[in-house]
Amino acid sequence: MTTIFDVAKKAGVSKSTVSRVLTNKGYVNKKTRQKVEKAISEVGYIPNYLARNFRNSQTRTIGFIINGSIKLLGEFIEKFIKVAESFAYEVVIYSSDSDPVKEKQYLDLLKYKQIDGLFILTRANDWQVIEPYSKYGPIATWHRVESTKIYSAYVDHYYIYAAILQNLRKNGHKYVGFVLNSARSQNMLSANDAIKKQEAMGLKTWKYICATQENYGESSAQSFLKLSEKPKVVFIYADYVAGMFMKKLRELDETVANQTQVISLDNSIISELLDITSIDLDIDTQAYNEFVYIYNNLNAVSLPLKKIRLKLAVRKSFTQIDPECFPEYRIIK
Amino acid sequence: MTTIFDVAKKAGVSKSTVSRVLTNKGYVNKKTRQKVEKAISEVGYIPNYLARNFRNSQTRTIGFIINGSIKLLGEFIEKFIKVAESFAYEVVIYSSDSDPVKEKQYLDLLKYKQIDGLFILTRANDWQVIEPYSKYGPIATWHRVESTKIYSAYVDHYYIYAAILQNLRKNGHKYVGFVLNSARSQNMLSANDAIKKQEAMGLKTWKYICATQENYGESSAQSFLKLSEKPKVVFIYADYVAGMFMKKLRELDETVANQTQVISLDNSIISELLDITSIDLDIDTQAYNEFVYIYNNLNAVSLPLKKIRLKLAVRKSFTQIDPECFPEYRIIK
DNA sequence: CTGTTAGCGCCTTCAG
DNA sequence: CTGAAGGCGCTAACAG
Repeated sequence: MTTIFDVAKKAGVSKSTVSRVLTNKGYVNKKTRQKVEKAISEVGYIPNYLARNFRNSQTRTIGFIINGSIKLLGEFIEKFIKVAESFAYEVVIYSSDSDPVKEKQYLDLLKYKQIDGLFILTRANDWQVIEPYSKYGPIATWHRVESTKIYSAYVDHYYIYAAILQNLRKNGHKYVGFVLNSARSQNMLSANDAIKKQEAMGLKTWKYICATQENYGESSAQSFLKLSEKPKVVFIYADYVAGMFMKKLRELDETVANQTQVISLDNSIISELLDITSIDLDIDTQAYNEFVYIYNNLNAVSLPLKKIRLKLAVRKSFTQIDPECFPEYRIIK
Repeated sequence: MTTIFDVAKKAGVSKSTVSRVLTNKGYVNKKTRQKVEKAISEVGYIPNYLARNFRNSQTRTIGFIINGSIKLLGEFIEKFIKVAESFAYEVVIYSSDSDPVKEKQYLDLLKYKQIDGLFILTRANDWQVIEPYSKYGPIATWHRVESTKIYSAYVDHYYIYAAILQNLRKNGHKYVGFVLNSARSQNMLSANDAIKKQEAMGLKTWKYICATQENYGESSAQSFLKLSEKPKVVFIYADYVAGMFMKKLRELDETVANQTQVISLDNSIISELLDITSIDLDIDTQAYNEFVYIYNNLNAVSLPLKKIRLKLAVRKSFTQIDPECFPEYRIIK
C-alpha cells in the first residue's frame, strides 16, 4: 500500500507538503504542487480514508434507521441518499425492526463516532429517550415531533384533512368515512382535530382505526360493509391501505365498491395503478430538508430549507375537486 | 472524550490490558478483568470505532449500489441489511443513477478502504471494467453474470420461462404473448432461449420489447390491442409492468382486458393488489446468498449458501396451473 | 512557502 | 499474565 510518505519520497518533498496538495489547504508553490501531483500518479497513491477519518475524527456518514418495511419508502431513501451524496456524505441504513433496544444501539453509534448524524424514519423509543443523544450529533426524523433538539420535516396533517373536508362539504357531502392509522403519531392526532372540528359543524363521520400494519385494508372494508348507511366517500391514510380497502370491497360487494369514492395519501405507484385520487406529500422536498438540517448542524451553516408543496393527484376514485379549497395545493392531472 | 488510557489509569493497569479485555484476546486475570470492567463503566468509556477501524484497517461496511429506482427493491435491501447486521456488518447505500463514472467512484471506495465489500444491484459499467476491482474486495451483484470473480445469486430465467411455457402448452395454449425487458441482461437472453425452443416446437408468439423503464406497460398494451389475433395469455417480466399493461388494457378495451390472462414476475405488493398471478423469486434467499458470499470472502470461511425456492402465487389473472410442470416450484394460494 | 514534529486512539508484538 | 513501546496514515501547529 502506498502512503503519502511514498509520494513525498518520490517527489522529494515532505509528507506535509503532499498532505497540503491533497487537502488543498495552505500555501504550496505551483511547481512543487505539480511535482507532487506527478509523484501521486506515478506511485499510484490511494488515499486511506480510514486514516483520514480517524485523524479528522469524522465519518462523513449519516445513519438512517428504518423500522421494518421500506416497501414504499424507497423514494424517500433514494432522495435522501442523493442529497447526501451531493454534499459528499454517505448514508448507512440500519433496521431497527421497531425494537427499542436495537434502536438504542444505533443511537449509541452517534456517541461512538461511527456516524456524524442520524435520521430516524419511525422511532421505537420515546422521544425523551432519543432527545439526549442529540448532543452527540444532529438527529432528524420523519415522524412529527415537538422538540427543539430533533428536527422533522413533517407536513401538518391538520391542514390536509381540513382542506379535503372543506372540499367535500362544498360538494355537498354530509357523511364522510375515514380509515386512520392507530399509531399514536402527531399526524393522526392532527387529522382527528380537523375531523372533530367538522363534526362540531354537523358532519357525520364513520371512522375505522387500523390496529396493525397487516390486513388493515381488508378489515376496514369488512367493517365498512356492515354499515347500514354508508358514506359515499372514504378518506384513507395511505395508498397501500386504500388499495387493500378497494380490493376487498370489490371482492365482497361490487355494487357498493362502484358507489364508493376514495381519497388517499402518498401518491405512490399503487394509487397510480389503481386510479386512486391521492395527495402527494412532496417526499423529495421532505427528504431534502431532513438531510439539510443535519448538514447545517454538522457544518455550522444554515442553508435554507425548501418549502414543501403538496399536490393532489386527481384520478378516477374521486374527481369532485374544488380548486379554491386547495390554496396551497397544486392539483395535477 | 474518554480513551482506553483513562480506563487504564482508573483501573491502575496499562493500556494493553484494557485493550485485551476490550477485544477478548490474550490472557487476562479474572480479577484484573473485573477491575478493568468496573473502571470502564465508571469513566463511561466509549470505544472509538474510527481509531479501531483505522488500526485494524477494516470498515466492516459493505457498499450497496442502486441504480435509480428502488421502489420495488425495498424488500431485497431490507433483507440484505438484516443479514449483514446479524454478522455485525453495516451497509452503505450509493446511488449510481446508471452513470458509469459514478459507479467507478464507488468501485474505487473498495481501493480506498472505505468499504470492505461491494454489492452492485445493476451495473452501469461493463463487467470487464468491474472485474479487476474484485482484487480489492469481494463484489457481488443481482445481475446475472458469468464470472468467477463476481458472484451473482441469479435465478436462471430459462427454467422459469420453460416451466411456464410447458404449463401453457399442457393447457392447450398455442399462442402466447410476452412483454420482455430490453436490457441486455443474461436473464432476458435466457428467457428468449426458452421461448425460441418452444417456437421451434410450433408455439406461436407475440413479443413486445420494452425500450425504457417508463410507459412500458402502456405502450405494450397499445401494441397488443393492434393485433388482429390476440394471444389469450401474456407473460410479463415484472409486476410493475404487468400492472400498467392491465390498467391500460382495461382503459382502452374492457372486453379484451377481460379475455386476457396475465402472468408476471416478482410477486410484489402490486401483483397482490391487482390479483396478478406472479412468480416469487425468493428474494430473501437471494439477498442472503449475496451477503454470505461477500462475508465468506472477507473472512476466509465458507458458510453454505441456501437453495433458492421459487413459488408461484396463483391469483385471478391466471389460474390454469398444472403442478407437474413446476417440479421445483411451490405453488401458493 | 516548506519541513519538522507531535500526536489522534487503538492494537500487538516483545520482554519481563 | 501484564507493561512498555512502537506504529497504522494522516493532519496541523509551529518554526524556519
